[in-house]
Amino acid sequence: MTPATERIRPTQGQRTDAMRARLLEATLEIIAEEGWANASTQKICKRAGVSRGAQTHHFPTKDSLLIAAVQEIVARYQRDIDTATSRPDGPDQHLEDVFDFLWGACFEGNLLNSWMEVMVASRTDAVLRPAVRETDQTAVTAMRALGDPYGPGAADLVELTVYLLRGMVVQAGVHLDDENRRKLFEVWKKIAC
Amino acid sequence: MTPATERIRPTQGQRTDAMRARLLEATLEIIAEEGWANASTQKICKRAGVSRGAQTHHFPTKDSLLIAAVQEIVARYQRDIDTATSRPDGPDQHLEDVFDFLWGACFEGNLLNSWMEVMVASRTDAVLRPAVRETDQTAVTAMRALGDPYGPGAADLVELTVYLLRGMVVQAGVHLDDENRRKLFEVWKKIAC
DNA sequence: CAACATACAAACCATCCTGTATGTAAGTTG
DNA sequence: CAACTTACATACAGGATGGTTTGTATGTTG
Repeated sequence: MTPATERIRPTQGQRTDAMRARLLEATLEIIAEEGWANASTQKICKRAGVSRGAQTHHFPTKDSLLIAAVQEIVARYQRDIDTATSRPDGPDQHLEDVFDFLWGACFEGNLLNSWMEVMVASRTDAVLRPAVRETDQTAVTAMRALGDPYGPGAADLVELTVYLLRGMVVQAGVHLDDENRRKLFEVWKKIAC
Repeated sequence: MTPATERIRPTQGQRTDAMRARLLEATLEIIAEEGWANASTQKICKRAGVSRGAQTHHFPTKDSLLIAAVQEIVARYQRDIDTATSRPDGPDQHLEDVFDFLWGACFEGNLLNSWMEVMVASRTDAVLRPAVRETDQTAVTAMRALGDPYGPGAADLVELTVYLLRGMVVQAGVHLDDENRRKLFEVWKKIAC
């Protein structure tokens, strides 16, 4: 029974998936807009249009919700990387293009802002740290792999670029001047490539 | 009157200076150990061995205390820079030495950890942001000046190094492995100098 | 269809946080 | 030395937060 046409209320599994997705989306928005420290479960629930009871049902503790959010951030990042690598924009591109891709992935959207919030917070949060460490590890290795086709040492250059961009994105949260950062990044590309 | 030998209780000015210094010191310790988000005035007072009344007397609002702490962080940083520049370790040193100095100032002590806490927090804190922006601006220009003796373009390289090290120090808060970072920094020095 | 599990809403509670009195002792100054 | 200001302690008020509990409606399953 239970034909799809007659079903008014979705199945339990669908409800769970949808609710978790809504809560995670709201969590990411709050982190991006108000910062990790101000991401209270109450705000998240209000943003998601959900009662606190619903949230505690799917994520019984705040930590569980935030850790899920951490993994979601990196999952989205990974998705960007995957699409970038699968699409061969030309059979013979230059390492410089990888740098430009990293720049783009860094400064469009606010994923990296959220990620820096998470990393800084995890330094003093023993519960968070293991989860962040693990996910960050995989993210960094995935980005290093972007450099592999360009000879030995390229992976190191990519990793350096990642740290540089992380420092820059924190800077961008305080200083609006984007021009200077872009200029500096050009300098960096010139000496690294 | 009031000869110094007979004075049991210090003068008002001395008391104020000492109390402010104690509170700022405690604030920096708490930020370094527990993070900006967990730096409550209550914890700070307990750490300083001071009543909350004393704190509110000298810093009537939490923001005023934290902004004072922000400026203290950069003041200490500046002191490091000044002593480094005033001491000519040799009349003809290399730009590489500047990089090493920055590395040292970055990873010994936890000043930079605290500073990254502040910068990340100020992205979503409208009260904090102006103070952080201003103090960071002066700090960055001071560090750029370290490169000036080494020709045009050196200042840019120094600024790039600053951002790189900032990204690395956040990384260090999550991943303990210091060896990899040091190795990467050597790579960076090699291609930049 | 009946027993059971799941999804969610609403209320409650203990804790912590910041700011604000209020009171007292000690410096400072006319 | 008397008026005044400063330094500080204690206590309280109002708000926010995270976790728990209770109640109900709706799948799901034997």
